Amino acid sequence: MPFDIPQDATFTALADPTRRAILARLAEGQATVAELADPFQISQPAISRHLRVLEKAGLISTRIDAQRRPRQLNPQALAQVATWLTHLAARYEAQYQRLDAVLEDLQSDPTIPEGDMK
Amino acid sequence: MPFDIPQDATFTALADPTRRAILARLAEGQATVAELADPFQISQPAISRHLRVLEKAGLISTRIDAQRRPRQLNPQALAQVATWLTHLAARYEAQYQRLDAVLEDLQSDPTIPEGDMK
DNA sequence: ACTTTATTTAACTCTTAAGTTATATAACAA
DNA sequence: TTGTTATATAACTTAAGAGTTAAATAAAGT
Repeated sequence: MPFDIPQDATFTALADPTRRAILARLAEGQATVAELADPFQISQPAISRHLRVLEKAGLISTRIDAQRRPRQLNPQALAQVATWLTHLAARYEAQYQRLDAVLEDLQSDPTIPEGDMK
Repeated sequence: MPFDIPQDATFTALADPTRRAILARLAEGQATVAELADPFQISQPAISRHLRVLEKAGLISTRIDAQRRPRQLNPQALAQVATWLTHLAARYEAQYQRLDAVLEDLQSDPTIPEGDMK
């Protein structure tokens, strides 16, 4: 079962909260740069740059409508990332089922509760 | 159908290729800091910092085994991110099915092929 | 007690990335 | 052609983050 490992640029693109908000907006339907910039306090040029990052990452694509450049989501790119993450989790689960892994666990102390490590 | 929006820290953690490689390694089973540092050229303290980032993001957790601090994957955190991405893609698909969205598409020019935009 | 092993923390450097404003480009409208 | 709308690019500033080495902490081994 081979699956694609997402590009570095894709994860980089997802790391910014403004860009994630843009993706969430585009999930509701295509939108122009002005429409995308509207909900944010940052300048329009800043949004344009975010869009460039998202497009290079393959997460969105651009159409031409006169002077407008409406953007739309590329759902396959999102799905590809989701698949990679899911496979990692599944791989972990598979290992965790193994008897020797369980025994290894019993040998040592329990997990440190969150926040107990300084 | 409510679903959790992953923390900003989680996406930030996933943005670094070394940290993703660490996650991939941990999907094969728990590992100590030294073991995790081994495949990389960077220093062990750098790995420790990556691990701190991953733990704050909820992606891994730490056990105590004498002087060792074996790390293990938190598959739920990965699954949560996957779910968020999948929901975005699904939401897009749902919008895309709508008739008016399709008509809107027909009104304007086709998508710019990748690489044609400077 | 002293040494070794495992890991973390601190202090620092350097690069990258996100924001800004000002200017350029491009299509349309009068 | 001149102006207006929509978006992109350039030049610049600032802050965050990833790396380094050196020193601190902590548990075991001798």
